[in-house]
Amino acid sequence: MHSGLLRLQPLVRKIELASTLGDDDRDALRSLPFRYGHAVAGQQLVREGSQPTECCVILSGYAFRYKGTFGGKRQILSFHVAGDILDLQQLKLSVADHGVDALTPADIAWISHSDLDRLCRRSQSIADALWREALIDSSIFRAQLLNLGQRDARSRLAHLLCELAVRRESAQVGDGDEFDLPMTQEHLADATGLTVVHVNRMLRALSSDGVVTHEGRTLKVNSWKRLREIGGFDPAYLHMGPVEPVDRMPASNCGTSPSG
Amino acid sequence: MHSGLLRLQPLVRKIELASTLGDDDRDALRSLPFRYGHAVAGQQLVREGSQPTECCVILSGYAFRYKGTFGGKRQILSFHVAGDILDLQQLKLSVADHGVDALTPADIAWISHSDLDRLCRRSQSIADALWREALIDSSIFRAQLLNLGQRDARSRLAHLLCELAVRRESAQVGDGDEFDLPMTQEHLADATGLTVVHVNRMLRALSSDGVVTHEGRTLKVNSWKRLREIGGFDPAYLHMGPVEPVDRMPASNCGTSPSG
DNA sequence: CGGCCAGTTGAAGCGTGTCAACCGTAGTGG
DNA sequence: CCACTACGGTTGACACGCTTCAACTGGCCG
Repeated sequence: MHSGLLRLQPLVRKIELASTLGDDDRDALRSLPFRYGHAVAGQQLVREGSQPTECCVILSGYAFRYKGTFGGKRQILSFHVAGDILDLQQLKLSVADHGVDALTPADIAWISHSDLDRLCRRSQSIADALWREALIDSSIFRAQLLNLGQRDARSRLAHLLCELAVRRESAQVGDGDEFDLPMTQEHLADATGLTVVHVNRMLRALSSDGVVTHEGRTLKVNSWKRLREIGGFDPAYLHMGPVEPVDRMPASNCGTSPSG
Repeated sequence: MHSGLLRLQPLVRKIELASTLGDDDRDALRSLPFRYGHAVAGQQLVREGSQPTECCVILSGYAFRYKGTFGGKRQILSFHVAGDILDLQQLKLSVADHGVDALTPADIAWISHSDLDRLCRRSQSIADALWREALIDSSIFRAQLLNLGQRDARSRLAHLLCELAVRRESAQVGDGDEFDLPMTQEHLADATGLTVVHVNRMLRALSSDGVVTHEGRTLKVNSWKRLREIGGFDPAYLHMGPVEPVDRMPASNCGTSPSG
C-alpha cells in the first residue's frame, strides 16, 4: 500500500480541469492509499464481466476501454491518458460491463472503492468532482454515438483525432501540433467501427489532403481548422470549461497554422 | 409548485429497480416539490446547448434524447419511459450537451436542481441511488456504441427492440410479448444510424422471418430467443439486478420465478 | 376534397467490407 | 551472421450492405 505523496498528482490535475478543489481536497486526494502496478502494452486491467473492488488511475501511459460482441468483435469505447480515472462506475455498480486494457506500458494506481467512498462522504466537493467526472465520461460516449451513427469514415477519424489531441493536450502529454499516436490502426478501426483497411485509406487520404502528416506513430496536424470541420468537432461535450470557439485547437498554444 | 403525493411514484419505482430505498427515502422522493408540465408529441423539453436548472421526470408517455450534427443530421441517444429521470447530468454540469424531445404526449415533473441537490446531501442512499442512475445511463450508451459500431442493420434493430421491450416492461407499460412501439421508423432510423428506407426493410425482414409481428404501432415478439440472438442482446448492461439468462425475456413479471 | 405524414417498394450508385497480396521492421533462435 | 516468424502497415480488385432517389399507398385531418 503506497501513499507516495506526489504520484497521484496526475489525478488531481485531471479533476481540476472540470472542478475546483480546495487545498484540503487536493491533499486528501493525493494522500489516498493506493496499490501501485505496472502494466505492459496490451495487458488486461479489468475484465468485462468481473466485479472489481478497486478503481484504476492511469499515472503514465495509455489505456482503453472496450466491449466485446458474442461474435468476437470489439468496440473500443474510449482511450485514456495519464490522470484519467477508470471504472468510476464500478463505485456504485457491481459488475463491469466493459473491459480495460493497457494500450502502452503504463503505471497504474489502484484505489479501493471503500477508500474512495469514504473520502466522498468526508468531502462533498470531492464527491461532486468525481460525480462530475463520471458525467463527463458519459458525455463523451454520447458524442461518440453521434460520431458512429451519423458520420462517414473520414469524419469519424477526424473527430477521433481531434478528441485525442485535446485530451492529450489537457494531460500535458506531448506538445503543440505534433504528438504521439500510440494506437495501431486496428485500435483506431475498433474505435470507429471501421475495418483496418479502410482506416488506413482514410488516414492516407487525410495525409494526402495535407490536413495531417502521419509518419510512424507520430501525427502532426497541419490545419486544425480543416480537421475540425471534417470531423464536425465541437469540444463542448468534453465539459472542460470555457474553450475559445474558433481557429486554434488544443485548449492552449498552436502558433502559425497554414489554414488551407 | 405541486407536491402531489403519489405523482412521483413512477420515479420511485424506477429507482428501486437498481437501488434499495428505506421508507423515509421513498417518502422524501415522493414529496419532492416539482413543477408539473404536459408536453405534446414532438415538443422540445430541453434544448441542446441550454443551461437547464431543473431535471425532468417522465410521469407518463415517452421521450428521447438526441444530439445534432452541424450538417443537420440527428442521432437519437436513448428512448425513455415513465419513471425515467432525464438531465441528471445537468445536476453537476452546466450546459446540456444534448436535447430532449417528447415522443408522445407526456406528463412531466420538473424538479429543480437545488431541491434535488439538497435531498442528496440529506440522504446518502438517495445520492447513491441517483448516482447509480446516472451510471446506468452511461452503461446504456456504451452498449449502444457497441451496437452502432459493430453490428449490421438487422442486428442493430433487433438489439434496440430488445432494449425497448425490457425497459417498457420494467416501467410496467403494456404487457407480455406484445407492446406499443410509439416511435416512427424515422425515429428508429435516427437511433440506429440507418436510413428510414433501410429500417423499413429490416423491420419487414424480421417480420417475414417470423421473429416479430409488426402492424401499426404495435410490435409482437414471436421469439425472444431469436430476437436476442440476432441482436446479440445481453441485458447485463442495464444493471437491473439478477436476470435469468434464458428463454424468456422481459425481466420481471411472471410471478412465479424460482429463487427470485 | 386536398394535403400531409408514415410507411412501402424498386432500381441504381457508392461507401465500406472482404480477400489477398506484399513490404518493412523488430525479435528470435540457429 | 542469416533464416524465420510475427506484426503493423499498405495497396488493388471485387463484393455487398446500405444509401439515395423516386414513385406510390393508405390513413388522418382540416
